[in-house]
Amino acid sequence: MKIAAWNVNSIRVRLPHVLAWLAQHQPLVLCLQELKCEASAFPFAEIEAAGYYAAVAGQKAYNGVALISKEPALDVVVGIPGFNDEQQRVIAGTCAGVRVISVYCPNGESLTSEKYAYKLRWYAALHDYLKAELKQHTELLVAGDYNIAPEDRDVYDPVAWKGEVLCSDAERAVFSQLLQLGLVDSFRLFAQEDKIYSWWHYRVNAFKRNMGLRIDHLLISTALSQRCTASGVDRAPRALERPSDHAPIFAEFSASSNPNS
DNA sequence: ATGTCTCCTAAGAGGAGA
Repeated sequence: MKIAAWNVNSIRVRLPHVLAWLAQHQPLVLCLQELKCEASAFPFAEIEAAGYYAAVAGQKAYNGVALISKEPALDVVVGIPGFNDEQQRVIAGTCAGVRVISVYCPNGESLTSEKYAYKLRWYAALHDYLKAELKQHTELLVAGDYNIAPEDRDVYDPVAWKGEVLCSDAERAVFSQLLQLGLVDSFRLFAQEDKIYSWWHYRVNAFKRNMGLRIDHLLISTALSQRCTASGVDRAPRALERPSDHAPIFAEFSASSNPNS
């Protein structure tokens, strides 16, 4: 069973890519970010025709997250409970006994921006939310665009990016605090090639030159990590015509020992 | 290297966000 995440930078523009990817990879769940549309404009019919259900938290023009799943997501929760935010960045649901949360973390813009202060506040709220979720759900998966490159090896040019937004010490610290809750970066559970990234700028031929950052992550609880068998980034959709600037990331899991969980 | 893409408003380009 495969679970994946993808910042599609507009679901309406990227729908053909998403449908092709679902058909090829048949994930149990695909966590989407940056829908850039209201739920009323979400392509439910096309997703359902592909054999999938959709739980959507949308808004006009910006942000927006969804859970695309082979079985209906149960106990769907939108947003971070207790954290008032007009921006639709979080949706949670349960599939096959796994609590799955799709997250689109704030970008931050620059270290001096008000958006950066919001990013750190938002991360503090996410931290407390995930702490509570881990107490309730043995098997938890939190996947999406974190807008943080956790280590220098996740950056094509760590010298140029040192201290910049997405790579700053404060951002890396809050990401590390998520791991300290008992979450594991599924990408690092297995040997990976060097210079694997998940996002490349649209400009300057960044993808062809592999000038990228690994800012999309699929974090899993330690219990879930026990049955994680593979993980990675699928670069193929980034090479298509009219691509998202992000590539899908994924992890694979062996069958649950407790099918009723 | 102010480089690209997507959205919006509002009626043609320009701004926001990434």
